[in-house]
Amino acid sequence: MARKSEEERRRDLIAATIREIGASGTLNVTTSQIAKRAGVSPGLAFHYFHDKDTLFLAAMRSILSDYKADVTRALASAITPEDRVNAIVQASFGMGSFRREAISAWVNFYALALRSEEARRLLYLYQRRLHSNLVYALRPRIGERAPDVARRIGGLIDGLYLRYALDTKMLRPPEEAVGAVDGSEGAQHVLRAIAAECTEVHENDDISMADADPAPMAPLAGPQE
Amino acid sequence: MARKSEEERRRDLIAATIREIGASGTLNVTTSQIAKRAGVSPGLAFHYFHDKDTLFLAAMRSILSDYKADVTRALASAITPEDRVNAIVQASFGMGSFRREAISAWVNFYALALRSEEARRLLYLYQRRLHSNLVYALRPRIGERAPDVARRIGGLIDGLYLRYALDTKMLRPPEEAVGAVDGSEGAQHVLRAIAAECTEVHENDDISMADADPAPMAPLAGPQE
DNA sequence: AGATATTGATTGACGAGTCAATTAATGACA
DNA sequence: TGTCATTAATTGACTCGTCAATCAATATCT
Repeated sequence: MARKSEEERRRDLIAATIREIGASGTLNVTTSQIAKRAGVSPGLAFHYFHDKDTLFLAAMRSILSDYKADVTRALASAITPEDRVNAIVQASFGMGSFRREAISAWVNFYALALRSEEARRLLYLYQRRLHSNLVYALRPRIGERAPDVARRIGGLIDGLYLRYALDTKMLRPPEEAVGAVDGSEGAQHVLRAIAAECTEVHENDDISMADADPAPMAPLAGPQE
Repeated sequence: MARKSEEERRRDLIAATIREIGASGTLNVTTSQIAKRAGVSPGLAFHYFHDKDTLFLAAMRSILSDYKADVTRALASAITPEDRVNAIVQASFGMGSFRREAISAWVNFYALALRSEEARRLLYLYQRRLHSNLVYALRPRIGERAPDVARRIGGLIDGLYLRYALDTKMLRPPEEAVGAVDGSEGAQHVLRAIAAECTEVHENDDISMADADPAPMAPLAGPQE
């Protein structure tokens, strides 16, 4: 029981990690940099997180959790199903997700997923939650087609997010004009795609293989992870 | 002069780089590893490419060029506009793009774009070409809405590619059952999204800001880069 | 005092990039 | 055809810096 609580230290170190990843655009950040940014000595990072990968995964969970909080907040004031769709899309392209830190973290965590089973699991978790939220919001409008459509909309969100996030907005490391950087155009596109999917005449059935929606999650009720 | 032509050596080194990136899932590959894989000494990599980033960018150009070749090949036998759409989608989700090497390269190059202006430029070039091809193939069906719709379809292709590419197919480093790994389901989804967009009743105009399609490229006729 | 958090110097390994030495090709000349 | 000088490719040992992880010492709590 010294200066700060364990929880607080962990938070500080995770925040510092994310900020370093944001500043460098890479996972090539040293524990010294992170520790310095967190205002502690290098050794402490290894005391709380056994090694660097563990720290990265904790940072990833934090980013995912931030995103989840954004979505939850946006959904809280949603009434109609259409509101819900809007909320999800707005959160995905909102200021929270377009901070340089967040962008850098997301992109690098995609890369991390190539070599880390756990990172892949976390990414999958995010996708499932997004899918589940979309299905829930879309079903009133399009019924059984919802899972199939949600799959595309989820993909579209990820793809457009990447595009707008890398659109030379990150060029400037200084946080000048943070407000200028957002993804509202991306959000508009997603909403239009949804409109198109919902208007469609629907002739064939859905595409997805057997388990398109094997074990539907309660929307936003999963463990904090 | 000596053993192999410059061009051949560069090709070997680039190929080795991509294979190493594929094997490790990271850009954290050493020049020694690359050189060994290419069957040359470590020093030679620096003779042909001034530093490691230059080598990475060359590898990225190679990946982009492979993809372009896939698209070109697929387009060659396309007759109707619909054929053309199909060709683009099939190439994007074909075996070429779903080799472990290619997946690892793409994902890591997205991350590279965060810190390398040139990588961002190359990525942008790819997006422009894709967009241009899509517009050309879609215009006969939907006229002036094509650029707007193409933007979404382009994003959807990227997003679904990412999802299917990271879908724990990469789990197994050995190339067992290469045939089992492809993105045909992703392709189906994209085609369905296009169908939906083309069916739509179209009430409002497009979203994109002013220069949605500022300087249309001749489809696939750009410089080799 | 005892327990726990925290430090920071240290270690051991590794890696990017350099460079002087070596090797192989080319062609000039007899 | 054979020798040799020239040019260019190729090598691999080396430098210099860096970094993940450790650990004995210290500071701060109850």
